[in-house]
Amino acid sequence: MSEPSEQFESTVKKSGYSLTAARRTVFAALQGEEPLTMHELVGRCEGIDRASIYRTIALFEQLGIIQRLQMGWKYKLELTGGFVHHHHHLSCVRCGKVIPLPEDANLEKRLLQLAASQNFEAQSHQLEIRGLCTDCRSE
Amino acid sequence: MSEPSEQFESTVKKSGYSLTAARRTVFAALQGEEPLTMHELVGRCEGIDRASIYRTIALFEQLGIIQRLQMGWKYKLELTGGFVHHHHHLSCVRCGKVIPLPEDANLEKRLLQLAASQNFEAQSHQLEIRGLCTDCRSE
DNA sequence: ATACTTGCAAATACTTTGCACTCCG
DNA sequence: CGGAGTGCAAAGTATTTGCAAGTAT
Repeated sequence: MSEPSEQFESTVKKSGYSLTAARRTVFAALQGEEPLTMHELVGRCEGIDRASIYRTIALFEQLGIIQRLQMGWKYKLELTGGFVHHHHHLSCVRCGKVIPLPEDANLEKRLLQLAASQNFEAQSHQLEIRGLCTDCRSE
Repeated sequence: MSEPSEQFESTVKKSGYSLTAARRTVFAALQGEEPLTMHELVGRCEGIDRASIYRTIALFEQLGIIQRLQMGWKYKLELTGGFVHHHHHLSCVRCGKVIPLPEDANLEKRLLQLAASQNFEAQSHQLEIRGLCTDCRSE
């Protein structure tokens, strides 16, 4: 049960939903390292209707299988948990560049504590720091 | 120069943009305590075209006057900096509730350090922890 | 003056819905 | 089989753009 796909299947079933071709396809499309925009995801799910992808995304997010990352004004989708390693980013308000931050275990721990202190069960989180990147600062 | 509106005016001018009725109106509309959705903002800017509001929002965000807050799937807009006090939140993926987190000075400091370590000039940031709230956990 | 801004209207992009048909369990 | 899930097409929303007219400095 350590295979990503098995974990995925059991998560879906356990929640009472069926395993369908569309859901498997969307899951597979998200396997890559990079978070995808909705547009890219649709492109990688040939034969599956946009509407179904939206519905699937909504379900996956509810089940904690994927999460939305805010990248400036837009969002991207990526798998959560054991599937990808998690990180945060800096996003330049001027040129739109997105710079990943090195992982910081202390920070992560602190966030979990904060959530727990409110009796909240954290599934995922995201941090975005906006400002000016090196290039844009010097202009 | 401590008046919010004066700070606003000097920020806009200093950057080489003109002070127009539309920009003043949008700024004024954001004065309340609550972050606004685009829809609400448009509603409070009677007489100003939606397109201009979008353009103004883009400019204000660039200038660091406002910031977008992600509230689950949607976003809201609020003034940054000295105008409002800043906080983070927990957002329930099931019922959509949003719970504010108590401010944590250490956390804030850490974030600034992280940005600085990448030679990035942080203007604002936002943290969202997603998961299940107390009520939804027990169901 | 004149370069920056806006309003308007229309084009795009993004997301959601209703419904009949199909597939999973 | 029977309900959950999908494709299709169309309706909604949200956001962006081109351009002529208006305005701040």
